[in-house]
Amino acid sequence: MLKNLSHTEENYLKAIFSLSNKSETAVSTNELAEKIVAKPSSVTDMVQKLAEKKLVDYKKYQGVYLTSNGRKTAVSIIRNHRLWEVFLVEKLDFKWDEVHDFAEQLEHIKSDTLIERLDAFLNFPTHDPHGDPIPDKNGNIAQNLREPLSNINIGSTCTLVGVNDSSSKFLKFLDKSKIKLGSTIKVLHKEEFDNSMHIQVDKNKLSISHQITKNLLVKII
Amino acid sequence: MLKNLSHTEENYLKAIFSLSNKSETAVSTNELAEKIVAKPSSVTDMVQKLAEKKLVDYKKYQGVYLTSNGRKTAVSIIRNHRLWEVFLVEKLDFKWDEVHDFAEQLEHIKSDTLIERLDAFLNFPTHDPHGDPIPDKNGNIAQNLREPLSNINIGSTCTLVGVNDSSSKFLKFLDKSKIKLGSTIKVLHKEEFDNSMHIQVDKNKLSISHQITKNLLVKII
DNA sequence: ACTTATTTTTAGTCTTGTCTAAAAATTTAT
DNA sequence: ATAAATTTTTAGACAAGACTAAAAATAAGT
Repeated sequence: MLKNLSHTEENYLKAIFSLSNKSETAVSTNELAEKIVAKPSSVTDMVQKLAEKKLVDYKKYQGVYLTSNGRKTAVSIIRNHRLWEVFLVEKLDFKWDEVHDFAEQLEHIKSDTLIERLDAFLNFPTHDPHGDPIPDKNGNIAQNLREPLSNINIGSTCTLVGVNDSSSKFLKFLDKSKIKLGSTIKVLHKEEFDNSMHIQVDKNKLSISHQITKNLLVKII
Repeated sequence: MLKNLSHTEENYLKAIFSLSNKSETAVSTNELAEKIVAKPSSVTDMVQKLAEKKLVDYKKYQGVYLTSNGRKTAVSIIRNHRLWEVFLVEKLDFKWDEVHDFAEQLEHIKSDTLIERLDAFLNFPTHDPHGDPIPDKNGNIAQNLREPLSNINIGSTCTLVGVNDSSSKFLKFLDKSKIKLGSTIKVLHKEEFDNSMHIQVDKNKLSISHQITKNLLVKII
């Protein structure tokens, strides 16, 4: 069913998936070029190629979106990525800010059974080390209800269940601030003029900027 | 120290390493082409490129051999390959005849620390599932003394410590015949005209062809 | 030694994925 | 509604890694 694709083709599918999830509309050439870090002309070429392979739907000047096959492929690569991240953190003791680049390589391993064995070995984890859901082998993704901390009202208490930014810089900042997945966060105060927040994380109190609160995904208790 | 190479370049280095270990002389273009499964002209191109990168020494019509840097790179890839094989067999429960193709992909993961973590996780194994020694992180390979079963005299007893042929076909044959690493093998009889052998493996007696005895590596007890 | 056979290299072509420069389509602004 | 700005596509080029066909070097056979 799933075709044998180059790493590059797979990366395009992943990028289109992630962008089309954000915007719900067709993905534009420029958007995609920025995400992939390539020139728009290169993107046009590749998108035409993916269209020939029936992995995307594409009409000139109209942007691109995934076909059902394209989506399946993208989700399968994301599944690989997230399972390998769990492996790296749980078994090889890497920290959550160190695993992304390794997983970018490991996700392209052509697998049939390998990834199912890995899944079993890891005890069928449901989320990766950043709190993102791991698609099951049929491509279903658990849609856990979560929202940015910036949406939460003063006085409410919630649990950190994910992050919107998996960059090493952001994750290291969270480590330093003793904010981790599962932490209980209470909103003590919101500053009107800059939307910064004063919060209590487990036992500690601290202030964080709007930039930060937008990227912390929580679930109200 | 080690350059950033393409999978293809790495595969050439691995192939040159393995061929030059067999013959102890420079590796010829044709030999290499057969091993890599490519045309000799393609090999010439690649070998010239590797020579520019100082990974091989090459003089026209004279064959090729690895420089110290080339050898280091090759050994490091072999280390990766063998460690991943141990992982696949020990942790993911693959059989010894199933792991080669996966390891061919995994060996190219660019690693710095990853492979050292994997090594520790696996408890610093010394041999892969086929009995081949795993180079240490400095590139030293334990040269265990072993010889083909075909060399062993009638009446001698030995232990199976490796195989010369890691193809799935050969390994499945061994499974079927209940011959495995660590098995005790006693040579009961040698047939003059075809060099086949009658042997006792642990509790079972059986006859095996010269083709087989050449590919079983043993250590005399 | 000299002709034949084999091995190896060169020259030119192809595909993949990228680029730049320029043309075409679309969107925005007046 | 037409000009200006932006986005997207086309055209042509390049590097990597492979190929075929043909030339050059080496090895073998008489």
